[in-house]
Amino acid sequence: MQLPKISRPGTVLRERKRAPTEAELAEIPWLQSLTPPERERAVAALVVGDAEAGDHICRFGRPVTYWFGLVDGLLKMSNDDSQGPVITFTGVAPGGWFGEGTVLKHEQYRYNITALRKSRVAGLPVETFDWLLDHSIGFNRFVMHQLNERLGQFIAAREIDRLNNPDLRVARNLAALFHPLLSPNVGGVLRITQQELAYLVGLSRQRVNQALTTLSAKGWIRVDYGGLRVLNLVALRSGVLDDGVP
DNA sequence: GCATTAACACGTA
DNA sequence: TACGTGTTAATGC
Repeated sequence: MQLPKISRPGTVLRERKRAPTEAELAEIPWLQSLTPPERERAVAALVVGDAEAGDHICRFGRPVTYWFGLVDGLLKMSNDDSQGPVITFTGVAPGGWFGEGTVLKHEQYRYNITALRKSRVAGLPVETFDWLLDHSIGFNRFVMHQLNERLGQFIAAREIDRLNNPDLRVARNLAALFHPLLSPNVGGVLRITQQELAYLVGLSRQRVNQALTTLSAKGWIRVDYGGLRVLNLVALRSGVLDDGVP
């Protein structure tokens, strides 16, 4: 399987950061949990960067500088590929924030985050993250919920890894991508090409196309040009497919 | 048997 | 035009 080319060696926020616009701030869910003075401090520190497909948002082993969020686009979180093949752990959809575990411990990033398509990424500097953690109850509540949900996500991921049915793997990965709390802005429609989904799930594009046809026939999703619509999130998350045994 | 790569025609932005 | 989709054929585990 071919992976997206890495177009630049550095990271997006290090090289091309700028101040966020009002429209971009509106896409950051936890800002609404802050008091006006807390929000003011957060907004002043927030930065935004534009990433092309294949660009790195953060790199394995680098010291932590930001807590990251996705404003627009699609990201994937994967392992360090220097010792073996790339393993994608999860996708990040717009509105999702990640890396809080690393930021909390002031350690090095333990994953690579790369853009699967042209994306806009927001970053909150570690110092501001720490300050909000010390001063804002609303922020603490958001981070706590985030951690709790991610714990559930990883438990579910172990189950998905053990599925040998490709159709179900696609279904469960789609459900994870649509997670309402970690990705609150996704809504019912997801703009993702079948090639991108293939990278995410770890299957070929052709097999993903076949899986989408199956899921579509079950009425769980509807396939559109350049994207798809989730019709039955519950079924994607926990539904079963009969194996066609007569 | 099943998934993968390669290759193709076709439709859409 | 460039890209995404849907399909088929050949190949490998």
